[in-house]
Amino acid sequence: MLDEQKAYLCFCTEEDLQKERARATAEHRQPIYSGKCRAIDPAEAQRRRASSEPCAIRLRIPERPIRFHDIVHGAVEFSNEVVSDPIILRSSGMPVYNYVVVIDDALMKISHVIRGDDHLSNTPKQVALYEALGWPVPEFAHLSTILGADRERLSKRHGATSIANFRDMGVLPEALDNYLALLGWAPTGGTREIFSMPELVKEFSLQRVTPSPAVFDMEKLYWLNRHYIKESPPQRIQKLTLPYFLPLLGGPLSQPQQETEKSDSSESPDVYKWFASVIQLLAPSVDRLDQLPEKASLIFNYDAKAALASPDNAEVLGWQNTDAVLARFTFKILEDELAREGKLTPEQFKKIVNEVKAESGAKGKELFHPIRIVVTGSHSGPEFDKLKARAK
RNA sequence: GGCGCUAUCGUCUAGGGGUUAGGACGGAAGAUUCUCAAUCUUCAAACCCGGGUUCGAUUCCCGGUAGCGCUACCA
Repeated sequence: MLDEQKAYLCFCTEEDLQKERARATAEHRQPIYSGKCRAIDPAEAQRRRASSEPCAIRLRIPERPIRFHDIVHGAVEFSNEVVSDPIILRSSGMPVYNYVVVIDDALMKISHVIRGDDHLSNTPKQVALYEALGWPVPEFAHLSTILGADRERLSKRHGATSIANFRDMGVLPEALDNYLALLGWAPTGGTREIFSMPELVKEFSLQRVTPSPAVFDMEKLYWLNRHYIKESPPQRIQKLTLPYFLPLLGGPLSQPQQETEKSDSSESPDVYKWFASVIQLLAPSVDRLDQLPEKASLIFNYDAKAALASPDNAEVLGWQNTDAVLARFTFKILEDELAREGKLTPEQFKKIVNEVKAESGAKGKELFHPIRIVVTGSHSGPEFDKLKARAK
């Protein structure tokens, strides 16, 4: 490129350039390189280099607008007035990253360069390099920036930003894929939202990607995640969930108060089956898999005193019928044969509840909230039928 | 400062010279199940501003404003 005058040696020092830039800014001009060394006679330049005067190599940006095509943005044009002659080889002899990638991409015959639109502004320099080298310019697609809820560029302080973060939170890959596809893209018609990977491969097109920046919406991601959790075979969810429970083993589970479960599990030939049923029961109600241990706490950790003292439950406990309901309920449970032997069946439980209902006159929330508090420690949760009956 | 990109409900978006401006998330209300969740139904919610062009602009053009980005012998 030096021989063809497509590049030239630049002897400007760092200070020169800095001063130049400062002046340009002060005078409200575009702070680009003046092109001072462009005019140096090539033979003269070679002599100076031979005499070991430090120099860098600059690409000569042509004296005409630089145009290129972008799949997302359409025709893009930059005036050469605003594009500096970029240094491609530093005085240290080290090439500059931004131009090395061009060589690399060209050598690998990259057909499409798809990247964030923060690269849009240096694209003209790269295009100029392709042209100087006489290589075909690839297709570009500059995707819009993803912003946080505060409309600032997504960063660590917005929470999860890497794929690994999302995986660790228990966001299924297909949910993330689906969500990301929907950020900045919509199918023709714009009404379909659920897309599997194969469907995306078929439907997705860069041409339909919006150029405008998009705010990342966790809630919508969770919606998709809930969808895919429900769609998944239970075994898969169980397997994926297991790691979230591991830190808990040796914790609450081994506490003395967990006697029931402990003996239960050691007696049972397959603890796993029991665990699986718990997961299957709770999985449909979480946004992410890492929330499952907390959801499961009503089964693993039960503390009646804490439940009665909890502010969350205070309102329910203050209701008019609550005392009547609880008095009858506890009485009946304590009297019940099956319950005493720890063999309470859903049918029997239901029968007891119905009796309480009839005797206390309470129904709906008034009936079930108090009972739930006593039984599970919380006034809401999965259906009783599906809960393993617990006698106390 | 210069240059660039962008601009439809709170959010993601469809649409496009004349539309009741469509869908989804979230929100609200209702139905329903023993509660919550789920589900179903309903509702509220938007074309940034100003000029043009036009019989008619949310749509096309220009300007403004705002947000973001790029302005290195960084990667």
